Formats: sequence, structure tokens, C-alpha cells
Amino acid sequence: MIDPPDQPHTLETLTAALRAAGIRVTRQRAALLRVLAQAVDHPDAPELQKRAEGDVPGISLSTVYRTLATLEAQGVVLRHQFDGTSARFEPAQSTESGHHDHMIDVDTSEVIEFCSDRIEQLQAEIAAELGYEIVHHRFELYVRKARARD
Amino acid sequence: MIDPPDQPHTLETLTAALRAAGIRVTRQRAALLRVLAQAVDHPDAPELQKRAEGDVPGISLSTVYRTLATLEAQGVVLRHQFDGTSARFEPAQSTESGHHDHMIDVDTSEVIEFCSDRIEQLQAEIAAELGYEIVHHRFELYVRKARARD
DNA sequence: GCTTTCTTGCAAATCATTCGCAACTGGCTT
DNA sequence: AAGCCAGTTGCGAATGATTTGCAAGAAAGC
Ligand SMILES: [Mn+2]
Ligand SMILES: [Mn+2]
Ligand SMILES: [Zn+2]
Ligand SMILES: [Zn+2]
Repeated sequence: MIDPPDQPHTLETLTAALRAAGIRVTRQRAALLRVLAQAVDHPDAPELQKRAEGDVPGISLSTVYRTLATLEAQGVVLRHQFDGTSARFEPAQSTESGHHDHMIDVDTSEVIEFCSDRIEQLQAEIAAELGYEIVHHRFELYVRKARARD
Repeated sequence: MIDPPDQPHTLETLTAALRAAGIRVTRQRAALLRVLAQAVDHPDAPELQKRAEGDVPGISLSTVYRTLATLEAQGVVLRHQFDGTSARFEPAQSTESGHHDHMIDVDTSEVIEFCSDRIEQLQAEIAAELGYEIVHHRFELYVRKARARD
């Protein structure tokens, strides 16, 4: 797991960190890092492949999956498994705020990010009360636009 | 979707409700309903098949999956997709308290149930604030036994 | 530049879950 | 009690996202 960034991770610091971890920064990995850094959404593997082909024309889907697994293991990307869809990815420090959770509009599939310190706080308390500490969590709200209040 | 139970669902009321919904209560479905009602854990499909074979020796895995899908559509069972495992199931009103969420011990795979009104409350507020209403949610804590405080 | 080791692309394999279909059977109708 | 028939079942084959084996290719370090 790569050290928490002193400066926000730039492509350069990231590349260096990976290399230091004995992970070669190949053209395909560099491309995926760039594509992920630019993503404002939560793309899946085929979509990332499509976007990376701008940099590396023949990049294979296997490589995309393998790279995502590697980057996930390094703590550089996050994998989300929303209901009934294939895995979606995002850079680990997407929002500089760091951690956030997701709302999925069940009608449009739009993904909305949010974060509640209160909830994060409560989670820890609940776990602690039962004698556990949280390793990670999954918190997803499947929502629908509210009917206008009448 | 079957009406919320006036009395807690017994096998009898459930059977009647299903029949009323035009769903035949076959031997295999009755067996699965019983097995689910007795489950104190969160079994997956092959495990449910194993347990149902006491009642219906040759019950097929396809039927187990099909029945679970049917019961889920009727709001009688819940399907959980915990990280990296196959789907697990439980009766919808498992705890009479009704809704609850889950903690998964990442070391032992043990599943612990919990419920926090505060968190349920906050969820609704967060969604409402963004103009949404919650259809359903997924809230899972992946945990590890806390190191004894020293 | 040369070597070693890690990576890639391709095709084939996984694996949980779903499906097609012919045989079967609940539950209602006579 | 017997018959009917749409809903169900068991079987095997299909799915589809993700993973893997392997031979050829390319980062780093020397
Ligand atoms: Mn996000
Ligand atoms: Mn439960
Ligand atoms: Zn969170
Ligand atoms: Zn909840």
C-alpha cells in the first residue's frame, strides 16, 4: 500500500511511488492512471479501456482488469460494485476531501457522491460497541428524485 | 409485493399470500420457505439447496435460484451481495424488529446484524437534502475484532 | 546495449447465476 | 374423483464479467 500522499498525488509522485513499490510504469498503466485521474464519473473496465485507447491503441481488456487490480492493491484506485452492474472504478483521492459514499439514482443510474461525518462517526461507534474496528465499509443509497412536496 | 403482515408471517399466512398472488406453493417452494424461516444465518443458494433436500430430495439448484428470485420479488426474502462472495439470503422479517444492516468479520466471515435508528434517520435526511427519496440502501461494515485496549 | 523480471495480448477458463425446453403437477373446474 | 392447463421443475446449455496460462514483448538496473 502506497504511503498517504504528502502532496496530493500527481501523475509524477504516483509514478514514482509505484516504481518504488517495484511496479513498472508501463505505457498502459500510465494511460490508465491518466484516464482515471481525469474521470469525473465512475467508469467500468470496458469504458476505461475505450478511454485509454487514445494513449495506447491496442490496450487489452485483460490488461485493464489486471492494472485495476494492481492499482487497487496499492490503494490507488477504488472498486465499487453497485447493484446489478459491473464493477466501477475511481481514483482513491478523487475528492480532495478523501472518503465519500454514493447515491445511485435507480431511474437514471446517475451516481451522486456525498459524505456525512455524522454517519462515519456513528459507524465507528457501532462497531466499537460490539468490540470491532472497521476495516472498510460499503454505504450506498439507491434513490429516486423526490416527488415535489405538494 | 405481498402486503405487510398483520400477524407475523407464519408458513400458513405466507403460503396463503403467495397462492393469492397466483404463485403455486409447490413442494420445493414450501421446503425453501421452511428452510429460510429456520435459518439463523445468511445461507447462499447451494447451502439452501442442501438444507431443502431434507424435504425434497432431488431439488435442483436452478429451482432454488428461481424460487429465491420469486420470493425476493414478493418481498418475502432479501438477497445480500457481500464483497467477494456469492449471494446470501434471509427471510425479509428475520428479526421482528424488521430492518437491520450487517457487519462482516473479515477474518472469520461471520455476519453480525445491527441496526441504528440514528443512521437510518440520517440517511433519509441526506437524501432529502439532495432532493431524493431512498428506495433501498446497502450498508455493510467490514470489520475485525478490536485489539484489546492497552 | 544487455539481462532479468515483470507485463502484455490472446485465447481459453472460471463460476455464479440464468435460460430453453420438454416433462410434470398444483389447484381450480366439472 | 377425474380432467385441465398454466405455472413449475430438472436438466443441460448459455451467459457475462472477470481471471488466468502462456509465449512474446518491454521496463529498469548494470
Ligand atoms: Mn465516488
Ligand atoms: Mn440479516
Ligand atoms: Zn463512508
Ligand atoms: Zn439500514
